[in-house]
Amino acid sequence: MSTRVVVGMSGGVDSAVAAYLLKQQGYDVLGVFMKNWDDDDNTEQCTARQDFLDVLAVADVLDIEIEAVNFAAEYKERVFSYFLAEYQAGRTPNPDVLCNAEIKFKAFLDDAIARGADYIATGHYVGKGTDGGRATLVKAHDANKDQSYFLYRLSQAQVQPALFPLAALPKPEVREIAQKIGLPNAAKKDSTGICFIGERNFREFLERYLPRNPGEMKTPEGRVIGEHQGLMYYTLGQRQGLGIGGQKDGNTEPWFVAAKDMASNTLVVVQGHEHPLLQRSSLAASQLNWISGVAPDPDKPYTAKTRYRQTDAPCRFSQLDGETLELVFDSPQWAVTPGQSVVVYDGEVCLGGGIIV
RNA sequence: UGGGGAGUCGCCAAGUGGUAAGGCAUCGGAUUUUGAUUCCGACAUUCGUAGGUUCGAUCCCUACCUCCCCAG
Repeated sequence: MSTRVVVGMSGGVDSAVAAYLLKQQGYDVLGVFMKNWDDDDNTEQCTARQDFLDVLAVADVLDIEIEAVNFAAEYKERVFSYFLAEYQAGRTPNPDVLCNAEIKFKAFLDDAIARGADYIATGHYVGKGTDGGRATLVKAHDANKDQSYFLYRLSQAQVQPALFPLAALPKPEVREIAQKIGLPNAAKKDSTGICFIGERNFREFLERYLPRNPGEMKTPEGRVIGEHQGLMYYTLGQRQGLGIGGQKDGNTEPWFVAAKDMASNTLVVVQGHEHPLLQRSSLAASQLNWISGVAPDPDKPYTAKTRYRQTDAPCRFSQLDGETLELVFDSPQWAVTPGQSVVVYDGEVCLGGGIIV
């Protein structure tokens, strides 16, 4: 009886190659396609059908079985409702972080175990290690693609049964493998946008769920400089969509969102990418999660990211307990945004993190 | 109503007789499993309107329209 692995297959190259590698390693591989978003069925926005066809085509080449599951109800209840509530409150949530913790490594994991899986696997660019009997999450070998940021909310129970076959592979090599073994999706474009919802005009999408609520755009000095359509449609550091043209003072720099005043429904905008109000050298976060199950040593230096694809910034804890943390960065960080996640690293190891308040 | 000044892309703004800079905004693309940022590209056959001078005008002249300032 060989070891059974259930692989989450998206229709993309990454999960396809992950499944291939596992099969090569002798595992009994079952591919499962997840469909977690039904709102756009029958519209041109819906790529799920094509993705499923791609999964079937890949499975044909790899000679593996495929099952399809639908966690749309769970997604709405555990991820999307939070997503909307956060935006409504003026914050900028990261739904994919929650999606991993609640869907891919919970609903999907439970389902896989019910199917007799010993492990689950995904096409994430991230690695696994061990530390004194505990599973650790480490950065992918391909630093450019490392996705540990999105997985910082996982627990031991979620990391332990997970396999990440792409940990040591650079993305170009993954495509080469796909090409070499004749996978039909070898050249398929990387997907972006919210996981399962896809790429779309974000403002229009939000408007379907959160009605407009216009108000004033002001400079920090209080000068009204424009009108916004609703604070939830903007995020800190945002430049596009403000519609602020040239000013008579001769300053030609672009404008950025620096703050939101929910009480007065005012969007505070500043001019110039280097404006001091866009820089912060400290932050606080709550809803903490530590992958090892134990909080890190608050006296040691670490690095942290306040958003995906940012280079790790050296920092120190100024405060840390079970509920909240406070970090001080060696140098100021740009557009630190409430609702986004701060993820803490000890070298290559992703320790966990929390949600910026 | 007199006197003065100004009208160049959605917004700022160069050009001032030789055939329309630049920035912001906007749009498109690249990057990206959040949202941003960033990068690349596109973007006035036309210079308030109508005449005139000139080989040729956004730039000179005239009239008109509009706006601003100072006088009332």
